[in-house]
Amino acid sequence: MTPHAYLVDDDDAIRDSLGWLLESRGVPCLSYPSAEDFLAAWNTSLPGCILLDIRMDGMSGPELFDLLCQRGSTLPVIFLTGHGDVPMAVSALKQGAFDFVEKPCNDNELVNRVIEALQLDENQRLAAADSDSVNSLTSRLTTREKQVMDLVLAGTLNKVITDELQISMRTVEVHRANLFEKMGVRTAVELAQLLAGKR
Amino acid sequence: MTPHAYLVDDDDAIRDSLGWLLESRGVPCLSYPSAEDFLAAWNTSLPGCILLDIRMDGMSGPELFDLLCQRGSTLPVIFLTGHGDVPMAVSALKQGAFDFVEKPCNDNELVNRVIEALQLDENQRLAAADSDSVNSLTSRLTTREKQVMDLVLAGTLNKVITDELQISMRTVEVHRANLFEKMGVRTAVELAQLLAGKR
DNA sequence: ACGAATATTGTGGAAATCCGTGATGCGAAG
DNA sequence: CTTCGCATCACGGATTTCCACAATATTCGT
Repeated sequence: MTPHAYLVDDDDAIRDSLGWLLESRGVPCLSYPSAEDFLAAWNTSLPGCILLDIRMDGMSGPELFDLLCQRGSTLPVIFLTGHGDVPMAVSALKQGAFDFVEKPCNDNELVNRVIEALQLDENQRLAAADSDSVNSLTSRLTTREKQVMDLVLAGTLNKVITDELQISMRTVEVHRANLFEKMGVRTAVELAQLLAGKR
Repeated sequence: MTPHAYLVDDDDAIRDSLGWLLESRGVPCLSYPSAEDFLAAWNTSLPGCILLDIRMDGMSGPELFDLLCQRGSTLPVIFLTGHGDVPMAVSALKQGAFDFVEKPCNDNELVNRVIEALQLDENQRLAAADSDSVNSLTSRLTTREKQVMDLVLAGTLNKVITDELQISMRTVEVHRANLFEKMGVRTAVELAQLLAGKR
């Protein structure tokens, strides 16, 4: 799936005009006439960003935003509104909305915001992919290997690990070598770098 | 210096009432009748948070905020305004303001925000102190030691470092031991953990 | 010019790690 | 019941790291 701008607005005219504007600038769009419609089509792997109207029949923009956040969405959200007030904008941004713009707005700026949002989403997905790849590596470790890894990561000498886990030197070495193999590293330092920050 | 809420507002009545409110809740306050006054008193090590009016004679709240950011301030800023509009709030928050509230506002909520902001500042300062202590350690390393450290951190074996830096095995060992000593670690893994994320 | 800090190297030994080969016991899956 | 993955361990040797003792060269500031 290529990244899209997802337009969620119950006003046909707005969806059409925004869609045309964005498409004309090379940003693929998909339109949804209600929060419910978008929610039905949504899943965590959908890349892109959302242009979300505040006032809509049925579920409101902020309600959809909350729901998506709860369900683990990281999709950047640009709120669009004709009747926004300051507390609403503040609360949306503090909850992590990407932007909050009042209609009518400058077309150029809006497109720029959308492009920034798409860029942000891509970066987030790349970072998440890194993190996932690390997790998928660690998930292949056996219990013992994880225990040994933790101690190795703490800078513990093998001889101490021996005492700690009550197993022989050789066994520690075997686990160590196996987990290095599985994690795709050659030294303990590389392992530490690989897991720096994560976990 | 203990953390304070710094009230920057050109309205005497507001400063007094806010000051009284916060002091009564155990939050120490200092008042400044203008952005310029605060700026004159400010330095990076001032802990706390700022309650900043938007409209003031002379330098405006946002102008002061920009200036402080430029000068490396990390002080959380809570904007206060009687005449805020949405774009102003959005721009302030996107630039990193902690909050943006309209006057008049709920006293309890405001105090809570101030306390959150103070907490944030403290956390930021603790994190910065960690980072500083690491930097002060690395700054004591000689050029050679830093070079060796970089290679050690890359998981390079001493024998390879020998080739890389065109120096003997023994010299590498000496530098390695010296930098471990200076960094206060016993193993390469500990060093990697210490510098995890930083630098 | 002199001393301090830094960079460099050697010898030689102790300690720790790395690794191949081979083997046993156990529990889960087939 | 048999196979397979996992954990366990031993022997023995290669490699690497760690360290004390000792020494020379370079640079830099007083």
